[in-house]
Amino acid sequence: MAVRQKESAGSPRASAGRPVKERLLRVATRLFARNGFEGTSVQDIVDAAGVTKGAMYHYYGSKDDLLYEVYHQLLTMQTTRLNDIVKGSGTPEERLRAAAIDVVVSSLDNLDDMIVFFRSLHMLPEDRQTQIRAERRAYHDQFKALVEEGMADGTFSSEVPADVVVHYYLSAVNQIGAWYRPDGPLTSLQVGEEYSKLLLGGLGVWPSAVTGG
Amino acid sequence: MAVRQKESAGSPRASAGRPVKERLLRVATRLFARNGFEGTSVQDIVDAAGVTKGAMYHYYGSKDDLLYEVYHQLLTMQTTRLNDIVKGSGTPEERLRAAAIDVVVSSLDNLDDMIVFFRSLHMLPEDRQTQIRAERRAYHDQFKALVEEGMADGTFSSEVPADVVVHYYLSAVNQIGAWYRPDGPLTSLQVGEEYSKLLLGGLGVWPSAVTGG
DNA sequence: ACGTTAAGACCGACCGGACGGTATGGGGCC
DNA sequence: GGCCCCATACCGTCCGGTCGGTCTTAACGT
Repeated sequence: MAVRQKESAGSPRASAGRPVKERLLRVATRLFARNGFEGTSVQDIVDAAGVTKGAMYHYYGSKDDLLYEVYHQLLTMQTTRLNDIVKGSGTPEERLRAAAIDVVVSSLDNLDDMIVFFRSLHMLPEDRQTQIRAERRAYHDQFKALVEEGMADGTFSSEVPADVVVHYYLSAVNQIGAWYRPDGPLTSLQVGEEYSKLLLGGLGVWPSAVTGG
Repeated sequence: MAVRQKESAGSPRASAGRPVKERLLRVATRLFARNGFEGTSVQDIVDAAGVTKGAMYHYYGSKDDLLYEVYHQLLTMQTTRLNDIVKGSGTPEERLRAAAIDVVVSSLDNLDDMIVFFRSLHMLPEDRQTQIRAERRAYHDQFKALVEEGMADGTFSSEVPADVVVHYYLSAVNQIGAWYRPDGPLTSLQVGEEYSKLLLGGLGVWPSAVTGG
């Protein structure tokens, strides 16, 4: 049996094709990123998705739910990826470099989500903010563990506390949506590599080669 | 009707001693930082300031004006300070370090303004956003010039483009309000010093001493 | 094969209220 | 009496959310 395969003729949208629920989240994310959470009305979202409010409230309990979903998906994805890297093989330096690059790349590949994340988190109800922050903190701690490992075995300088280092680096990554343009000269991987060099440099580690211009 | 009889002593209203206009901006900034621009109503602001809407719309043309004022004051202040440092004496390394520390300290000393800045800029009308971004860009360019100067004379590594370095550092600073707590263990100066070490390290420069933990 | 029922998917008119902003007026000070 | 400074009352709009209803599809009984 075919699972739901209809194509309404009355839909003026070409964006169709995907299931409505997924489409709603996608367009909502884009609109939130462009106009902000409060600058986007539910009507805007459903118009862009080619449906009506009835459809949206059929799939999501509230506008907040939509926002929460953005966070949840992004965090789950990034945490999973970091986990794989941390638990993988290689020296602390190799793993930290991989993690540093990965967080940049995965952030740039989901730029809209990132922009929404760090601009509209405060619009969620308190309890959900707390939950998100807890997940975020877990991410931070994983990263920190990696840094501390390298400090313990002498690979990294302990000049600056690991906590500060991680805050510093993740802050830089979080704000990346404020200046990076996908159509600019740098690929997401290139940015990841540059950023990871800056992080490792800050920890006293430089690639075997060059140091001077 | 029993109209409130005002306090004697010549002062305009009770509550706080400062003039109403300044008080409005101050409480608005705090509320914006706590609850977001969109999460703060004009009524909230005037209640907190102990006046009514009439007073607010007497001094400010709109709610947007209040937000703009926050940005303008912060940017003007920081630009002035950076200017003094850039044009001052000392090696590029000394001046960059001073600038790196100063931007952290002046940001932490105006934490609420910073939080509002990077969370609610997008709520301003397009033309004002453009203007603010231009001022911000000027700040960025000043900082970049300092980095390039050091790269040119070989003090700093040219491994990573100056533009990326500056985006990286200023992003980290901009997000500082997301984790720093004034009542925590670190003073703003200490954070500035740690951050500047990480920046300089990323540029291949370390204090004469240590590198290993 | 056919009718009946149930449930999911979605529509769209509508509501209560909050919000930014304004019009008007009164009181203190020169 | 004229001029700031500010209070009070009020307005139009917009927005998140609701609710009854319709259409389609699947399941079941006969």
